[in-house]
Amino acid sequence: MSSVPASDDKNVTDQLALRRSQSLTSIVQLEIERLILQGELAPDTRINELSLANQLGVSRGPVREACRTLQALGLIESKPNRGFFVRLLTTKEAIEAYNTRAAIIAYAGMTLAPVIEQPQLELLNHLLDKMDTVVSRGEVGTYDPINLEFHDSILRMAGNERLRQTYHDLLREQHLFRHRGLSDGDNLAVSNREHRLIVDSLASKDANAAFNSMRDHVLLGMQRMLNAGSQ
Amino acid sequence: MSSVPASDDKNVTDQLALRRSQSLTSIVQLEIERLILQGELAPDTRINELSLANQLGVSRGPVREACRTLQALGLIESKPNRGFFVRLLTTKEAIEAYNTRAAIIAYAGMTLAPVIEQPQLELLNHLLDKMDTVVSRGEVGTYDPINLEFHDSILRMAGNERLRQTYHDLLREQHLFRHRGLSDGDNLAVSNREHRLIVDSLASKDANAAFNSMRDHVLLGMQRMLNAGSQ
DNA sequence: TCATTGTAAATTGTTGACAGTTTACAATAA
DNA sequence: TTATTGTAAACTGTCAACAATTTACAATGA
Repeated sequence: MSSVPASDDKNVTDQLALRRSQSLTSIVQLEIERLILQGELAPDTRINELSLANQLGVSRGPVREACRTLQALGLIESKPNRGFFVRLLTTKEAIEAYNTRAAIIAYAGMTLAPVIEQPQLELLNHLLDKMDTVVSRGEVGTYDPINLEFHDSILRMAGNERLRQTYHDLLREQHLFRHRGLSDGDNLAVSNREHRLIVDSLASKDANAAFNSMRDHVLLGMQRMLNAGSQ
Repeated sequence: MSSVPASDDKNVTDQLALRRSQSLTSIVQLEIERLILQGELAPDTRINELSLANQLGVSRGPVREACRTLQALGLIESKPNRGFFVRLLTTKEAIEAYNTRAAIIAYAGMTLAPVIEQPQLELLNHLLDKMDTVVSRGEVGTYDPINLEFHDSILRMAGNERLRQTYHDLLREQHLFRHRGLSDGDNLAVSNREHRLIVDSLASKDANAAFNSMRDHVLLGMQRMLNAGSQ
């Protein structure tokens, strides 16, 4: 026991716990992931191990280990003797990811519908209202986080963490498609109308309707993305 | 151009291509994966980096990189400062994996049913017959590979490689549950009756029936596994 | 006997160095 | 000009060594 006050003691404990869980590799991994998802490392660019290591103040070991993890997650790919490259999703791969994501969340909706409870429906309705508000105010940037929370809430309520993880793995991967981040324009209002259909089907406790509304929402989102990309 | 015969030339080219695609890391990864899936490295055991490296005649670098990949694949987990451990699936996690797998392949069946063609149905029927044969002869060990090919064929026919990959990721992960590998006894005949129901639903081109038969098959397999484990 | 402390061995985390391959580019020839 | 060859620089693949942490275990005391 040290002589410092209890509050500081807890601080030290927390810092140690943090230190233990955060190896250099995991920090580097999160940083590369951030660079990729925020577009600072564009698809198809090579990841220079040495310069990245210097930039982060570490050696190449942790960088390479982090890259292996990100490779398995599908964010980067390894070309032997040539290095790691940020992955670029083809249109075919993007379509496949969308369909797989549709399979996942439609199943979640199907299992959730028969057992959903009133407070859960209220939470979803609350998120719907928030999205309507930001759409009507034209606050485009704030829609996405609420949208994300809406879908994640449904996955949480479905109660299958593995299903939820798979969904997020696919969502992360989809950032690697060219046409991501294009302005959605008026589509946000359309998207939220689909959200209402989803909540309606869940409220009616109709498994098939929930399955269809969730699947259709993802696939219609795919159509919007493909249309935006072809313009 | 070298002066060696063409046949040798091709050999050299192949070897170079092989050499290029097989970094030490990928070889080590496959070897650890084999050790785990064949039960030579049991769940919850620590992976000693140095001894494994010596055993394979490489240094710790490639071993650690391979472990990061396998960690991302969910086969091993990393405890900071304590090393890599073969993952052990809890019953809850196994159930979640089964349900996620059901979601995946049910969706594949649903999309395949309306568009399946006669030669594809014939291939599936051929596999059914082969499984019936080995079951009637009591050749337990040969059932599994055909069973695997049956499901994989359906996923291939569905035409979504990402869906197929996710399915196999989940299947691989399920080897980490305690009660795997218990003798299935008479259940193989039951399993193959379910296979016939699947092919029937596909042949009728009924998307909903295909979805249900595929989902039920995976979930009934889960029940069999849970029952076997509780005995 | 049992719990506690201290020390050595084992093991992981990280680094820097070297070998082999790829890439960039200047020199040469058609 | 364009294609080809040769050379140097840059970079990846791999290894061995050192630092930091954990583990094993003997020594000590209640």
